[in-house]
Amino acid sequence: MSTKTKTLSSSSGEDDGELRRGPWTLEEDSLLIQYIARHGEGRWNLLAKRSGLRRTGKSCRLRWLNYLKPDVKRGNLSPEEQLLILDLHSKMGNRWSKIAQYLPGRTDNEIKNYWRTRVQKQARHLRIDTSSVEFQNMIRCYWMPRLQQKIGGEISTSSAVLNQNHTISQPLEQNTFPHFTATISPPPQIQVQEEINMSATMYNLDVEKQNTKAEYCTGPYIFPSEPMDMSKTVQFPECPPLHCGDNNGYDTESFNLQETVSADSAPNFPGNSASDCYVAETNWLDSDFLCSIWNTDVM
DNA sequence: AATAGCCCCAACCGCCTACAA
DNA sequence: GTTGTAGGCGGTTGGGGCTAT
Repeated sequence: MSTKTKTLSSSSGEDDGELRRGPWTLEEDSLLIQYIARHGEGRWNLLAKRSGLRRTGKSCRLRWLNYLKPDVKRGNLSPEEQLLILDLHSKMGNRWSKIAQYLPGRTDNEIKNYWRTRVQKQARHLRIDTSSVEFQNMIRCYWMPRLQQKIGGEISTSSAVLNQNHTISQPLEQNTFPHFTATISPPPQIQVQEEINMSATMYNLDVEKQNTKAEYCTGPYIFPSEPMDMSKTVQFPECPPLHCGDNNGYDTESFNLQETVSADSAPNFPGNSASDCYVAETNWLDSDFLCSIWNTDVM
């Protein structure tokens, strides 16, 4: 954010003694860092008064936790982190701070922004509610497997996927993510069966490198009650061979359904039943969708 | 090259809860 | 019970950067 830090005082001016707002300057950052180095975190209102910063304690706290704290990680979320967010959100909901505890170096604000700008955007395009079963199933059935695939480094081309029986069996990457197995039949229907078993170690992301908080990823599996059994069958309508542009950045759209899913068809989105993701007769999918699923990167 | 529109994200606000004094 | 503080969350804003035209 350093590129964005410029002096911007409150509308009432710089020297009138009122609290400052807007982007933090390097000088303010330095002041805050020095103060915390001497006195430690906490007592934010006191800190705000004594440090010489004309900021609210809340603003100081946010600036420290979201940006200045040494273990804050910058940059794009990795596929592993994205997958973890999707999975944790499916269990925890909008408990951003709780989710952030399992992503060392990531802040609740960052995760919330990710969710709102990336995930909710997909829901808007689909015209469905992110809390709906339909959307949750889409996450589980398509988005997460795609991330899984990315993590495994076994991204198939659309032609390879669509023109032959293809079984994808992802070996677990040493310590990380759920086992995923997809069996894909050729058109007219593509069948995906996945079995995701959350291993006891799946959340141990970069523990050695990142773990600066005792609660980060060091304890037992956070949802010990049951392994996640998400066996399901997904059936797609026919998808003809397609020419799909490469789309390899994390930040690209995953499901370009904006123009392919009408409001009328939205209610028929897969997973109307909570127990499966079955869709056979509706036409909510089209070539663009499958193209995006199988041939482009997820985010 | 210029412009408009969109996207992303840091930062903010308001409200809430928890907790200690 | 009241008050003050810290922290969490949802929603929003504003500006820089990117992209399409």
